[in-house]
Amino acid sequence: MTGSSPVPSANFIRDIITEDIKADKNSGRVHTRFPPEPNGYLHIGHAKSICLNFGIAADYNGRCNLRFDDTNPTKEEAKYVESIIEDVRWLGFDWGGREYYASDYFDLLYGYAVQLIKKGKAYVCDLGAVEIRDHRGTLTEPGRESPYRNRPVEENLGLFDRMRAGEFEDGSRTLRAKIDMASGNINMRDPVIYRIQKAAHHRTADKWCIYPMYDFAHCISDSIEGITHSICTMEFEDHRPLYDWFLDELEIFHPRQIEFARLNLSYTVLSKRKLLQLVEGGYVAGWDDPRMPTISGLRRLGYTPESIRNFCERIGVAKRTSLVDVALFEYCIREDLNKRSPRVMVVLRPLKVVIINYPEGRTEELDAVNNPEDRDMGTRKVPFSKVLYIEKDDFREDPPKKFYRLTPGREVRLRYAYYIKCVDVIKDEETGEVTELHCTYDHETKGGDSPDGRKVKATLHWVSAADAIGCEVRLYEHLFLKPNPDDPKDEADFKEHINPNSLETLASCMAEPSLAIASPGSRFQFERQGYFCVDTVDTSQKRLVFNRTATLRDTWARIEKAARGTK
RNA sequence: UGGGGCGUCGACAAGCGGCAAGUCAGGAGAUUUUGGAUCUCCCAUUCGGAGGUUCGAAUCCUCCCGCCCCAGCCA
Repeated sequence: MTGSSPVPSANFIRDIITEDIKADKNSGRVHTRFPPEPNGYLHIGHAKSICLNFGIAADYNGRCNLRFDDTNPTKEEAKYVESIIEDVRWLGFDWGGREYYASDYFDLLYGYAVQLIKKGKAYVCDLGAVEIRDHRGTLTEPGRESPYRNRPVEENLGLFDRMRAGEFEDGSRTLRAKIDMASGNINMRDPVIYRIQKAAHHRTADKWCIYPMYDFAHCISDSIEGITHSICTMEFEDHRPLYDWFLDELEIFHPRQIEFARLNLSYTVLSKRKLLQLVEGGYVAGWDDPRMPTISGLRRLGYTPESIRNFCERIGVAKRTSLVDVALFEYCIREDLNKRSPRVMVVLRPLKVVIINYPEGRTEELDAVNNPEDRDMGTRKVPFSKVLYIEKDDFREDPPKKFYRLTPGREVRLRYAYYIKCVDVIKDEETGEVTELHCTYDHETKGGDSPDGRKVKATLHWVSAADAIGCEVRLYEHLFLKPNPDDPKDEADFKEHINPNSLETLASCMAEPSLAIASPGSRFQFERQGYFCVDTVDTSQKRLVFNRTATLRDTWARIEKAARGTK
């Protein structure tokens, strides 16, 4: 693992593990696993689980396996396992070659099923899906036993063998555990453990036409791998009695399942189903759209693995349902990027400035520091000349209160350059829009300090027009307008809360020339604006594209907003 | 009317019978060639509610209230 991580905070799972070690369970061994189903892309919620499982293994001198829970061939694909591997690795974790698949255990699983049948604890049921549902009962009424429940062991064995041989149609029969149709826990009402699916599997191809269900496969896979602590999310709490039942009946190594609350993040959604709808409905450009909370989307947006790990550490681990403020996540990436990203000047919405007393045709190379937080990052040269661009937002003809930036007659500093004063405002005759500013500069203030000690209130970023590099910048905002688009009490479809302004593309931005060699994926702080990352997909030799990872904290924007609120 | 789980600051979250950590957000000030960063201070006399046990309760007991999950041959 690279980079620094904060000291892990206490949580109930660590408490349990510490106690288990104290009690000498598993001879003090700690072994976890991250068990994704390869049916979609990983997102920030998975990152929480990844950090938890790998983090615990690391801290207790244990191990963590990467295991693909691939028991449903109709939904799983090899492309997903590749992306999952890439993402977990990118996050900074290593599974030491222990890359396993539930499908690796299909033979063993089959054997365990036979064992259950022989023990009289499982039977082949001829009921169809609808009938099984009818027999299951409801939340408040017990179920009814299947008429096939008491088939003789030999008959079950024969039938199960024929199921595997492909003699029956999909859905015509299942293998069920014989537990208790009257249980208050619906998972214990003779759950299906094998179903017939004549579908090719991404790893075992056509070898099987029957596939084990999650409840059966998961606990046994954990057992086979010697997992000591099987950490999963709260919705599996109801499944724990079943998890324990299989292991007890089979009398094999018994890991301990522990459940924690999954992550919910404000202004986004974190369910594979909803994320899929966003992709398929064209609301975003793909799984790695920078607005997606997927690991690939966050990576493209410019988030670092360190910031994500840090975030996962800060949010903690508990059992209660919660909605984490996305501001915390943004704080984590700013904190990281503030320390390590080189600063650079880029004008997003250019306003032309002519320095009327600066010599025509002259260019100076001025020194600019790359990162005030880290002097070791050195300095660079930035060209200055008569015609410049500054940010439109940095000039106001009619300045509101507390506006420190450039206004007619006012003097401000151009970062690392000179003090300039606005002497004339040129407007479009038709629209009245300000198109150009005429300013004078003070030769004495080179570098940005005035020898006479006079102060200016603002420092602006700028770029020399003749030397500027045109580029495209994509400004992202939260994908949703509501903090909790997932709110179960909200009757509207979550897609109705999509933010129509989640992406703003600025096609004619002006960057300082040092950015000419910026490589895809590299991150910068555009001074006074935010953190930006060179887009890895759309950037080409001809086109430089930046994604805004996060804005800088913007006190002025807050003042303005507050003023608007008072009016 | 079943089963399981959870309720501590605006958001997360410690706390495990001895008198409410920390982080983010928010507010005030200092500092500043990024209205950034940094620094200082403020922000729960109270832990869903009501009783009870105890010298002492967020922590133990009882009842009540609220929220989440479960009726896939998904995971």
